[in-house]
Amino acid sequence: MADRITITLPDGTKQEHPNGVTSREVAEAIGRRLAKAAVAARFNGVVIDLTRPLEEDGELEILTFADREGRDVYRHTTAHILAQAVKRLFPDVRLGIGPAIEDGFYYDFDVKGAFTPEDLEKIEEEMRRIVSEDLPLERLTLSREEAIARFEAMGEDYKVELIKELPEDAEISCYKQGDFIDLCAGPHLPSTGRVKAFKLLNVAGAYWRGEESRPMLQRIYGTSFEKRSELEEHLHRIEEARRRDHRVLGRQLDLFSIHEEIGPGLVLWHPKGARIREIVENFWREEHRRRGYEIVYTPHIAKSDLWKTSGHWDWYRENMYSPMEVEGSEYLLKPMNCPFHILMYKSETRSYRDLPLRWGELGTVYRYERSGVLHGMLRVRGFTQDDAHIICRPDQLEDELVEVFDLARFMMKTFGYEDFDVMLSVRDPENKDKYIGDDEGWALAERALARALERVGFEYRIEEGEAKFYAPAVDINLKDALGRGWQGPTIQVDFNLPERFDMTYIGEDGREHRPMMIHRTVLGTMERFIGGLIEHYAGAFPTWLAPVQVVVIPITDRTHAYAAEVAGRLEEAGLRVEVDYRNEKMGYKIRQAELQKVPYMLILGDREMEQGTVSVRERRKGDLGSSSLAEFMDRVLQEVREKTVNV
RNA sequence: GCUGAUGUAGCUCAGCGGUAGAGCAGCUGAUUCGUAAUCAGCAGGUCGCGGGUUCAAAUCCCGCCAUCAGCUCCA
Repeated sequence: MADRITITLPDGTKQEHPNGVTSREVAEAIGRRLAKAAVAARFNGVVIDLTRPLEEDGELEILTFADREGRDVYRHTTAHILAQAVKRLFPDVRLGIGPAIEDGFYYDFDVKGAFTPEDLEKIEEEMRRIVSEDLPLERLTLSREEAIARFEAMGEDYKVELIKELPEDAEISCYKQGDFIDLCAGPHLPSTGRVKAFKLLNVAGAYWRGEESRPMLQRIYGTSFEKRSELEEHLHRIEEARRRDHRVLGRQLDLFSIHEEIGPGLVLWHPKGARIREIVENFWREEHRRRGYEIVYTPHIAKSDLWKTSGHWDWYRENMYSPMEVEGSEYLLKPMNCPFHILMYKSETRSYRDLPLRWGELGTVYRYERSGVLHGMLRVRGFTQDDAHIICRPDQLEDELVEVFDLARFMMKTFGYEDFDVMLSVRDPENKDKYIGDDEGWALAERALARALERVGFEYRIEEGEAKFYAPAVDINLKDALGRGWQGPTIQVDFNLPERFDMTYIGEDGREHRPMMIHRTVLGTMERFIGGLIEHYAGAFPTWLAPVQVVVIPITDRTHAYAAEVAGRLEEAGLRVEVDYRNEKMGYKIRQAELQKVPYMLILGDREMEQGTVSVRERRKGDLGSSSLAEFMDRVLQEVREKTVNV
């Protein structure tokens, strides 16, 4: 074994150190500030404890809270502190798992009953005590037998289960802090005192290992940060998300409602919500026409045999409503639109010259969703997809996909979603029987999607096992104004339904050929999309979408007639206007219009009436001074025309 | 569907064994006002639904329904 080893730092500089040096010592050699900020290290690609001795040459990167991995280590240690605190206060609980997640961490506990908010406060207090005790975290490795014996003795059945599933020859590591020991791959912070700011957020049930058949554990969620101020900021963001809740805004802005009397997951679109939807739908239709689509309509129910042919009856039944009987035949409410479009295709003999056919439909479908998953407008049981099916020849497939991705990008940009993640969902290679169709078809479809994605320049991730039962898919995840992800466009390449329905076209050679089919939505559904828009814009819709674009506010009833005249001119120009004739003070009317998040207010008093002007107030910005009506109209009409988004 | 919590006026919430309360919204009247709430009066509830305990239930118990936070699932 060499006495000295060579450490290469990220900037390429090399340092000599004694064999067995720790990354903490290397960090100290680099600088005090780095040593203080260090939470873990990456050595030859593996994230390790700062206290692990380095015993070979290698590349070393010191990780801090600013790094994703560093943050995870920091929060993972916080999760251990949580578990230790819970064990001190409730010795009978058994531990599940406790990883770091996106914005924090959680730990699962098997406990009689549940934790109350008061319990959480007590646990937090105990956690603070553990932090102030500044207990060092020690890594120990055990043999499989030792580990099983040890955790069995502690009654930690779940941990024993985990150990037994580790590979036979795996080195089993545990971390010990004071009286607490936990099975854990690590790495961890050097001591509990390093955790500065944390908060427990909520408790919820979670199945052991995410399986419904396993026991339900109590999961405590929390988060932690290096600085108090960062924690405050994070809590503020959570508050902001609450403020944007589309269910709350939907009520305040009178956009939609859901009623127990009607049924869960069934949405009523009030006039203002419907107006937004109408604008979105009209824009959608126009854009589709421009891009060579035809719009079609299909019924809401169809005989069950159709759904047997399509495969839905066998593969999708748990999402479908029970059959209804009509004149001796069974009918089913449609969960998708595709079979209708297919029969439309089959209504005549098609030539290769006819393809591609692009048929779009704002199709309302019904799917049974388990009661616990329903959520405002975002997860409902009856919804309208902006669906379309492109039927094309195999040689047209890739170009058509490129067009679809381009349309999807255009739509997202128009609505102000600048950022998005793209996933290519393919079959689970382990579970091919969950899908219909043969290997060759799947490979072809998956390849076409990947090639088209590369052509439009989308970076994407491959997700195994996320494909639909009939086709691989590209799913696009939108990032909203708060950086949260939303289900956006989905595009699927399908060779199965053409087969099942025996779709054909006559080729140049005079023989029958099988077309390919693309299923796609670019908005998703009207419910989810507009629910998402409400949160993205925090209810303050851009002018082109706002249900009311201008509120005219006469100051006294002397100016009512002038207000009516101004409103009339705006309406003639196609703007959506309301006049607040109520017998209230101007300040009250302004407040109401601000709360309704109307983009513009026109304040009309004696002065404006005499000069024939309007006094303009912009939402959230305040008084813009007076101008001529024509000037104001130009400004607003331009915003509408250009679909200006100011998030 | 599962775990936990919640369900009182249109909305937000108080009341938690003795026969239902506030603010906002609504209605009526007064006020005619210059950039985020004028004043006064009136009206509004089989306390989610069904059963039970009790002299007495919004309040305690049981069942159901719905909502919320998650889990699982998804457009």
